[in-house]
Amino acid sequence: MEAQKKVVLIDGHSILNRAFYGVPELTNSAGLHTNAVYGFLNILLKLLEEERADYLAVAFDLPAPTFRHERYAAYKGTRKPMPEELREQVPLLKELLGAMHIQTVSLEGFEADDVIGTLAKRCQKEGYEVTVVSGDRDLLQLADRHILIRLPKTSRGKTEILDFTPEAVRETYGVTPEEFIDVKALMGDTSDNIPGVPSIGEKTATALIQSFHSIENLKEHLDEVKPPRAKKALEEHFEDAVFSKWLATICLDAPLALDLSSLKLGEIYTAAAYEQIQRLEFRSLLKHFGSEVQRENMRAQQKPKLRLLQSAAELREVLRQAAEAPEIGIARDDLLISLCFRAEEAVLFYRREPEEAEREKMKALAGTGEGTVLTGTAEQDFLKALFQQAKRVSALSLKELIKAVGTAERENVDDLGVLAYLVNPLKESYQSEDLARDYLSLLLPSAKEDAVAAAAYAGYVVFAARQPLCDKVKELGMEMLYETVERPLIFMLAEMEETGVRVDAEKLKAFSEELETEIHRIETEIFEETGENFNLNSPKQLGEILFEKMKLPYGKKTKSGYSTAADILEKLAPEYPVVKKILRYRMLTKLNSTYAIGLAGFIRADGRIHGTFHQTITATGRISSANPNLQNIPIRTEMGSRVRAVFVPSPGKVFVDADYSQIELRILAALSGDENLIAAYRDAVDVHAVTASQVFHVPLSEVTPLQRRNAKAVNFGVVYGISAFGLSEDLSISRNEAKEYINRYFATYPEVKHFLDRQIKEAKEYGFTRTLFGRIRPVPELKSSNFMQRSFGERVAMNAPIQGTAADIMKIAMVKVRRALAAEKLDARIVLQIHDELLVEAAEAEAPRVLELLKETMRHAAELRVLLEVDAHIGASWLEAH
DNA sequence: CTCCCATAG
DNA sequence: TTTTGCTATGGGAGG
Repeated sequence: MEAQKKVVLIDGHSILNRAFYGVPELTNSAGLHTNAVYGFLNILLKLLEEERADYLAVAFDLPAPTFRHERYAAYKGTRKPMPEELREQVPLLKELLGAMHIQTVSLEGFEADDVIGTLAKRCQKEGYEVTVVSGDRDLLQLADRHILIRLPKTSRGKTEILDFTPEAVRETYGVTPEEFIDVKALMGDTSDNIPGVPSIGEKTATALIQSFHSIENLKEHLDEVKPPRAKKALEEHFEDAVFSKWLATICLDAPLALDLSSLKLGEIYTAAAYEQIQRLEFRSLLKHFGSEVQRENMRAQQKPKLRLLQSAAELREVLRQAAEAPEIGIARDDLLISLCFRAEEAVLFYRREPEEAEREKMKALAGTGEGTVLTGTAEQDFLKALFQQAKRVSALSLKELIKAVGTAERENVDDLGVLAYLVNPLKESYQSEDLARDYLSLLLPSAKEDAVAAAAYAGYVVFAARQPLCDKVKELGMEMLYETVERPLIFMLAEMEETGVRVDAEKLKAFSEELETEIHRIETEIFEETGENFNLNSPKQLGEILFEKMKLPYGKKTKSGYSTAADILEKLAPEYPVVKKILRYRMLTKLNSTYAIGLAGFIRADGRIHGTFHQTITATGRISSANPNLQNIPIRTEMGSRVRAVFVPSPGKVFVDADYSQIELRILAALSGDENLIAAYRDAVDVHAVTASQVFHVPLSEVTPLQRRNAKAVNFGVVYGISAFGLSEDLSISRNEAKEYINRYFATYPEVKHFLDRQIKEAKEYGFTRTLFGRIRPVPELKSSNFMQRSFGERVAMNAPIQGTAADIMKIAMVKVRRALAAEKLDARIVLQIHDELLVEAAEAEAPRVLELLKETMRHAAELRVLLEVDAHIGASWLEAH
């Protein structure tokens, strides 16, 4: 017997809706909202995988006044308009479906579920196996023999699908699919604008239909209806039930002129679809499509041959050729080095003996041959020679190569990750497959999918993408920023990482033990006072104990319970001593786990911590630090600052610490050109006090501490993109008072207001903000019609030029400091950068000169209308020097 | 893997 | 009318 043909019918609008609300905000770099299309496509692909459908259709509503629901909604005035972010995605989806050769069906005056009901019944009659997919439980009434209803659920990022056969409907709702309509008619459904009968809910409705099976029969036997309340409601509102049933009933015989054969599935993973996915920037889904499209696309893009080197002689020849080429590309991971100096081929050699699986994969990629392995100093020598002889080198993670090879600062190198970061700092990663996709229109396997292939092609990508990337950077006006700041900085960071910072392991151990004793003591006290032993680290358990068992007044609630955040607990602390102890417990455990124990694990054999400083992570241009994060070492509490005491210089050396004083506010003054604010900084000892004096119109000597505190909060607020609400929270004042402060501030410094407004306006116009040195930051949120998103975008637009300019200046300073130290042959190295602070380890005898040099270099890293001020100190630990 | 909470500038 | 200041990294709990 021939296998039964399978038809899949998808309720387009309901799935799109489900996806829209289930998938978090998502936009492509053009600012187009894409989350609903993304969610829809995920569900669709999952279905295609599971169903092996022969026919497939996606049904959409067609706006017409005869809509059952529309008419009722218009009458009631309740139908919510489709949000703009969703509306703009409907054509995107339809276009994509078209490209995938998937038929969309709609019929004027009918809703999608009518079309689906009609088609489902028709297919059932013709002996097909039908699957209906919807986000709307109303469709359950269609469940039948050979009609399966599937309801996808998007929870926690994963889509699960609930299947409903008629039996499953009965099990879940206690009624048959046909009776399901009648239950709905009685209980109503607010989300679907079905009114139902007042005071009849799910329980009563189900019970009634279980006894009477339909509302028509119910009417016949009204006098038998049990709960008097329900009986009364039905007597008075039976019309509602009839009307609701009409609304809820799906039409099964819509006049749909459609040949089933037109729904036949053809080629889904087409090149056109691939292009659309690319435009929508669905990276993960691209791979889904890639499997089909990949080979074809790669051929079109002339992916290079891969040549696995077999001998030292071959290697020498490659070196000779590389030296002659105008430029070379190089990429290195733990297994492979991939080199490229002409677009036709990438040459490879192993950095370690490959595992069997890796060897097999390589065979498939590059053909036969065992391949040669170059490890340790042999590899290093090769790379050294390569760097020495090549005319120009492009690389990914150039910093790692610099560290491996020991290259001095030079100009004929490029880091493609850094270039791509300048073009768009919001990207999640700048791996070779990302660059291939974005700059070569070439889809390559990711490191995650196929590590060997990704590493093998990486050299080619680096070689081929350099020109397009450099062009793009130039076009965006960041050539200078790259050449004078970012590229030299790579060498600076390499040196900083290699130098590391010394940490006294014994002192750290002693500190940890002290913390543990104190933690244990305070824990016991808390358990005594709460009368319960529980996991203090669990916000969930803590919330229950505090706010349920002990009935403390709670402030905020989070998704999973009561908020126990510090700002909430601090409000309770004065009145409840146990809360104070909990806060102290939190502080101590944080210090112990993250810093005392955490840092100890990073100390290497040389007694130093060599963290990683990332250059392509932050949206604004700042550097970030990881493994460990050395940019958030405690300082604000006394106990916490003791962590800084374990950061110490080597014997014979001292620390010189230098930090910019209020650099962001000074930048705000300089960029806005506000004469009043500039004057405030010109010779101010205490800027916040001067601000207070100007804002509140009082002599400087009469500024009260409260006025100063308020002025300081407004100063910071302005830098972050202030809102009256935020400031009122910060200062515990009313929103109107906060508004008043802000107004006074802007009245005092009108050019600041103009400057901030201009940042938003220009960001809206160009799609990005720009720092003084040309660094851009896209702000796609400004296009959102969601108030919260858009407000966020506005704050970002105000903050990014300021924070970003500060980051630029610090980077310039770092590059200059390094060169100046070298020029004077000083025995001193930068060991840490903490955004506006540099920590330098210097020979004790040279420390005064180093301090002078640091101060001068940092102060003159940029010449602004406001002088940059730098505080610097010498000390025997970081704590002392700061 | 996500949430909550902590740390820093 | 809506929301409720920016930028990061990391530990621990819990699903």
